[in-house]
Amino acid sequence: MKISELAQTAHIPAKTIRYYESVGLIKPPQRETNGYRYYQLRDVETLIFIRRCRELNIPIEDIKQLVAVKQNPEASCATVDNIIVEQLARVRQLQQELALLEHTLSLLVTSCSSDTIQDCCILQSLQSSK
Amino acid sequence: MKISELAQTAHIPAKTIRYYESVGLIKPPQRETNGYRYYQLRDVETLIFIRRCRELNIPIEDIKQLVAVKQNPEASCATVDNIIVEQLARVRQLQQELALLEHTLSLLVTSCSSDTIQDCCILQSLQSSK
DNA sequence: CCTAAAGGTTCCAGCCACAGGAAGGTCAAG
DNA sequence: CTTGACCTTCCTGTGGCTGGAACCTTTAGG
Repeated sequence: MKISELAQTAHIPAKTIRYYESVGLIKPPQRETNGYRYYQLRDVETLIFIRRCRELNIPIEDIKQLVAVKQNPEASCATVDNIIVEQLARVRQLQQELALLEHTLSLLVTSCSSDTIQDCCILQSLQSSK
Repeated sequence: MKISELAQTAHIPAKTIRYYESVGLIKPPQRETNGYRYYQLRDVETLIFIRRCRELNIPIEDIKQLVAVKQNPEASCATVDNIIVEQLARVRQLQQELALLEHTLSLLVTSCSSDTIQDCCILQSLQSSK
């Protein structure tokens, strides 16, 4: 199949598929004499897998490892576990930071009932707070 | 004062201060014959304000507006309100997305008790889930 | 007076994961 | 034969910095 069919099936833009090839996340596919990329059925699987990983915000470098380790049924799960655990840690870290932001911002939003900049509590807080 | 003193006082790297100047967030300061930047006391205030905004993840383009509007005591608070409200909305949006990620990832982490890739529930989930 | 260190300057490149667009080749339908 | 859809490569931009090279200026010490 050609790239746009793969793109539609795996729900990944063709542009992104070429990008994944350029950074070594997927292998360069077969090419015909016209220079077009032609893909196999199992490439759909791989790309869906990659998409799922990206939806979990797993970095491309980590996905490379996952894809590689997936080829080797005898290998240990440790790599996979580590990557997921680390990703979870990153997400939770970000959640904590965002909770702080949310708190501060919502305080700001409710703090000010002024109409002019002169008495704007928001700006005053941003100037001096913390 | 020279840039490194400003940097220390405002807790912003000198490199970042130059960057802020290059993107038009702060005005180019006075220069002496040696080419060095020399800053005023009020530049400290401005940079602290900017740092607070960045700590709230407010985009630089929005901070430009905040800094501009701050010069004009008679102006309406509407711009400020909008920017903060929008920022809060972005943060909450991100929080929702992260909550989903966190949920999925924590399920993945606890799902697998296998030792080898062959039976790894994590990889199987990533292959077929959703 | 010379030197070395510390600090200043500009400019270029890289990060991450793409997206947009230009310029040009290929292919199937009418 | 033309049109339009698809394919190709290559370059640029995104946001907010950060690192580093190459070079100039200032300051302190021997």
